Amino acid sequence: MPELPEVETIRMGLVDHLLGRRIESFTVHSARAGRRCQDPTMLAEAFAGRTIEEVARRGKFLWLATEGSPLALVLHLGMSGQLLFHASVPGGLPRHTAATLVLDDGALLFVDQRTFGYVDAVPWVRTDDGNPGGLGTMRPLVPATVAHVGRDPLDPCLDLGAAAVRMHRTSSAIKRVLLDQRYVSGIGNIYADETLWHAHVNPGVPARALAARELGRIVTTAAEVMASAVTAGGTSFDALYVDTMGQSGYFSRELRVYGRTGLPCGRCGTLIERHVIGGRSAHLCPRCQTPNEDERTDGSRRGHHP
DNA sequence: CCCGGATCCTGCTGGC
DNA sequence: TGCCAGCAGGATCCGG
Repeated sequence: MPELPEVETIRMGLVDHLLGRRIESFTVHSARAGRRCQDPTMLAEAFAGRTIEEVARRGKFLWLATEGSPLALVLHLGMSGQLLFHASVPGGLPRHTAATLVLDDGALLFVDQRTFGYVDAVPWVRTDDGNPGGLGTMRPLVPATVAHVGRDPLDPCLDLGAAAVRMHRTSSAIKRVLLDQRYVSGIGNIYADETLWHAHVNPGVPARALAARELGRIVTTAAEVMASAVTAGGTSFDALYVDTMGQSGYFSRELRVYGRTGLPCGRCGTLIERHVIGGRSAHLCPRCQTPNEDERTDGSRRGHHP
């Protein structure tokens, strides 16, 4: 469920609550939450007694760096993961609590209804470019299991031109390519649809049919949409996405196509349609996002004005 | 390697 | 009212 703006909102909350704190204990309650780890019993021992030095992120992948540990504590929230801060360990753990991080001052609960999220202890590898591994870290290191993930649109070290050229070499629909975390990370189903509406691009168009320059502009549009969503605290449809203090975000008010099937497009009034691309819903305005540019009737030109 | 589809879960909604 | 199909903010794995 959470995409980059939601994960970044959560990361900033973690910076407030976790930085400089000492980990008293780390307990993984559900075997499924620790399934990616070679030795899940190690999870409990790897971080106990260590001080949290960094809370970092690349796309939707979060990690903690702790003093003296050769391992990163990697967290992925999957479709429904929440990280909830409590002043102390609650007496009865909430339903679907998958892991508990007890600190010298407070506790962090990982709650995950649909169980696609996970925690893992992962060795570091150096970044290809020698730049910091992601947002929130100064080290040229990234957890090994995150190395295949591309930099995200809010990362100043993203090589936009190189990403665009790589995207141009694929025949998949542009929406699928935006959801593929290897090119540019952090974009999920909501922000893919919103980005393509803002950019006047049909989600079904093959990426190779778009010039690298235009693909670059689409990624820049994604950065603008997601930066705006971070300002709003992310998108909440219900209680499933909340920040570390249990608060909802307000970007759902700004959504132009996602979840708006049958409602008028805010630009031209044409009714929003829902298609299926790559097995996921794709919401679009059939007039503003005509597949063939020559058929466009609203006189608009492609560009970004989120 | 590239690509598309299946798969892992729980819970809610809407139609019959 | 009950039941069941369909759908949901994601990533990975497997066959062709």
